[in-house]
Amino acid sequence: MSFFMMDKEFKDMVYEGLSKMLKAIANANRIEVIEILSQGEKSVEGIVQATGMTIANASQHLQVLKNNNIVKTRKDGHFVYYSLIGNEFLALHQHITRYAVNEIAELGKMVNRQRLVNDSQHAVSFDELELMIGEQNVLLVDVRPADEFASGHITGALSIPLEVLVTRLKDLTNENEIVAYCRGPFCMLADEAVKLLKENGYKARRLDGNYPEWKLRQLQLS
Amino acid sequence: MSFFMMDKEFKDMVYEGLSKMLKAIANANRIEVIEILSQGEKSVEGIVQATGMTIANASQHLQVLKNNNIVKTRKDGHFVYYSLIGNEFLALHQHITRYAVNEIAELGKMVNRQRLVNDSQHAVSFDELELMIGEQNVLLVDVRPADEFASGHITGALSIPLEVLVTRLKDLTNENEIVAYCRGPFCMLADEAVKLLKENGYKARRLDGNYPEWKLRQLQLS
DNA sequence: AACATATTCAATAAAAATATAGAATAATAG
DNA sequence: CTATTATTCTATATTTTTATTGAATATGTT
Repeated sequence: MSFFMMDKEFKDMVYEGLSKMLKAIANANRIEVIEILSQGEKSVEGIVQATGMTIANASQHLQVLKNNNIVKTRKDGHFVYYSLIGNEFLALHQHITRYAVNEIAELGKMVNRQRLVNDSQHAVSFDELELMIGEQNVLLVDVRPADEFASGHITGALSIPLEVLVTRLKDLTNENEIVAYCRGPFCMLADEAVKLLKENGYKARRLDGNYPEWKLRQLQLS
Repeated sequence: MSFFMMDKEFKDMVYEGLSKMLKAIANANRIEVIEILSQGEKSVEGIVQATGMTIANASQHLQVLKNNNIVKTRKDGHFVYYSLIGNEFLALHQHITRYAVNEIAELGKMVNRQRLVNDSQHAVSFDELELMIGEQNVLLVDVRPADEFASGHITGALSIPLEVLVTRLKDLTNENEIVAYCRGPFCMLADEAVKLLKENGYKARRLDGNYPEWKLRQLQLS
């Protein structure tokens, strides 16, 4: 007995706690919500629109995330706004998705196949981007919806949501290379944008990274 | 239709894949197995002994981990030996546990309370340890069971499993400070050892880290 | 070849997670 | 104060996960 017994009980409690936290993020709907919230805060209504879930179901999943300290809420008038609890969690989430894409063959293949279809294999790294910005021969385009751009974006980027890109083509110059970026590692908006741009004679590449990564990187730098 | 539809389906598939992987590690029994395997490979029998699970249940959980590319197997005679699939996963697992202890109040409190009980708050960092080793005024003790020591340990450490520490006290000199280490962040063996040593008039502290972390650190250095 | 041992498989019962629909709550506007 | 709107809560049916039991498989021993 004495301390071995206690140790056993303690360990069980700790493992229960850990698995409880992991269960909270081990659900496709909730992962989608987390991806959305990694762009910035959103109301329940906003999440429902972005995901297509029923409102009660979305609310229920948000409660699970809240009870497990993954998201926090802010109330304003009729609306309750949800956001990720902090950057520590965002960093963990990024690690999980990076691991999944790199190490789980099934998932990596899926993402690569999609990227091949979109014809934008040769992505630009953050370091390259900074060089290109220094030489001023790049046009950085944020192709996410306007509200996501509004709640945070890479400095110097131009907001052209994918839906309106076709109609805005005439405003773009042919001289500089265009670099498009969007959301998390599974977001294909930038790839679609690159495809469209290339078809119209522009020089375009995807950014190998996304807004949440950029945000974390800036925090680490400053 | 066109690409927005496809995007939606693609995303759903990716989120399903991610949640499938997370479900595999979102279970207290399987987390315990992962913790054990982060020390080195073990047979099914060995895992059963370490956890107290029934053999069929352990086997079933191991299948789940195997089907999700978290562990791999090696067959030798009657026995099937399980081990973690690679260091990428180990690093992710460490990130998850570190996050949980630091960011989930409930879990952090639990671990700290236990550490307080064990009277070994002032842990030695890896950097401190390297300094102390350089000055040769430290005795590094691995208090895990002998077989775990055998399958890998910090260079220069002495193996004294906690169970036999009382009987080996007479062999230890009083001159140097003793630093004890054990397994993952939830392992309290080192804390128990420090408590016991202090009660017997030795100068002793716990290492703020453990064998799996050391292994990863060495891999990153070399 | 017959047997013993370690592990996995298959079937089942129990427990937990999920989605849905409708009621309840809380905040605001008129 | 009442009506409206956004969100959460409650109850329920469905699906998924888990533990247990005993049978099946595979490997090595005599």
